[in-house]
Amino acid sequence: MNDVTAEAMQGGRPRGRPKQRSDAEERQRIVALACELFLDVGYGGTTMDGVAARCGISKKTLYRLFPAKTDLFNAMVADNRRTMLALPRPDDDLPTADALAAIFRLDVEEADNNERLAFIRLAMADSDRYPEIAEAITQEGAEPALRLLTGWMARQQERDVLRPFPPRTAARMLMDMVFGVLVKRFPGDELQTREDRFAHARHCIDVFLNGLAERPAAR
Amino acid sequence: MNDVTAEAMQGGRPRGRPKQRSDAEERQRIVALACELFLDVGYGGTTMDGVAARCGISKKTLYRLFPAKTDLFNAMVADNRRTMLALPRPDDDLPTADALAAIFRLDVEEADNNERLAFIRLAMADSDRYPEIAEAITQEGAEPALRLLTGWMARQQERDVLRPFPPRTAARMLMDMVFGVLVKRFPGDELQTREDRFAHARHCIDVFLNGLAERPAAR
DNA sequence: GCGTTAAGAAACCCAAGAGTTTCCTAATGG
DNA sequence: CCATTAGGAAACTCTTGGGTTTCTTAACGC
Repeated sequence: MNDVTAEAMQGGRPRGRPKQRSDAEERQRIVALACELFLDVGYGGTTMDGVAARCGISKKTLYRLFPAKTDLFNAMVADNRRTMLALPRPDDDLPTADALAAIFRLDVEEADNNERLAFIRLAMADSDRYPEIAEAITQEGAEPALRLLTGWMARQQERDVLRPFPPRTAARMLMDMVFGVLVKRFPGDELQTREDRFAHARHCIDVFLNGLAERPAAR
Repeated sequence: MNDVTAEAMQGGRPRGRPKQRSDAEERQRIVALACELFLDVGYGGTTMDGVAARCGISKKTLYRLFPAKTDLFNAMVADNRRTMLALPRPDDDLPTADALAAIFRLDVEEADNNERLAFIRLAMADSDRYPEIAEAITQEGAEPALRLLTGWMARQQERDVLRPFPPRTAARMLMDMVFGVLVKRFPGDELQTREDRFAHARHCIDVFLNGLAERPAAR
């Protein structure tokens, strides 16, 4: 509808029945809905029939805008370049524990957070099975996050806040610990509520920082 | 062939062509080969055609011994009740870091270890997708392992080797950290060699113990 | 040889899911 | 009214994989 105006400006509307929404708009809408599906049931569990039904459109229209399922997925990844970790403010002089909590975004809203976690879960679960996807999702999500955290580690060591330790190793450790519990949901797992998981995450940060703390005569 | 003798003892061999191997034997052989496949390509990636081909038998025979794919899988899980973690000797007075290295079995042979890790990887990757499997594998593998480690944590705290800390939380932390890197293989991951991964695991144990160490006036 | 059982090869059935096509019904400009 | 484009509904193709069946051949006891 809105593109009618745009079209009109550049030499009259084309013949025939106008599109209900512009392609760009419709793509956005589809990606958003498909995203929910992907995050909910994974790549393999998401069917194009399901996406079409969810969007209230026919497969024909869907395939016109996204010729293949992978295109849809890639569009979602590109769209969803929200970071797993938050960039720390360069001038941050928070206590280290709070700084890490901020980096891991232990403060975001429930809805936002669920989406982010579902994304991470998807990355962990499906990257083995669909190698086509693995690269995109790993390179867009995990690797930048790891680099971000590695940089932070190195900086804290330079400031003598943390004892010397291979920073990338440390970053990986912490990510495995925190995301391990933020993401997994085993059948009979405790740590069901958001509060449980965040408490666990803070425990992880606590032990981690304590284990890496600069001390006069440690161990 | 070997069961000919057994059969003969209990009232003569049955009519017709004898089986090439006894059912029990053949089942064992199939489970062993199927295991490699499951561990290699996952539950979803393993096809019954593939199993039959690998075993050099026909699907008919395969289905006579295992009426469904899940039966085959369950047989493998039951057969494979090898523990993810090693039971610590109750009188262990190793240094704590070595004790943990032993519990995580950072000393086992390469072949054994690959199998164990493949099993853990399978558990982590497929338990979301195939709920039928999730329970078996989680209940047989992850939960006992977590309990084992939790018990060890509690004991070290009683002995004042570790500072007071929710033991199950601590156990989970450490498992996520260690298995996270032992198990994952991302496309562009470093930590490719066994040595790299074990070095990382020891680093994890180091930081973890340091973070939980009993200290006169910690923090 | 004959009845009987084992077992392979290969065709087959069935369901699911990606992707395509056909047919029909809007909506619009001319 | 008519050409033209959008788009839904649904049938269709094709592939994959779990599971079944048919046909044939091999191996035994009698």
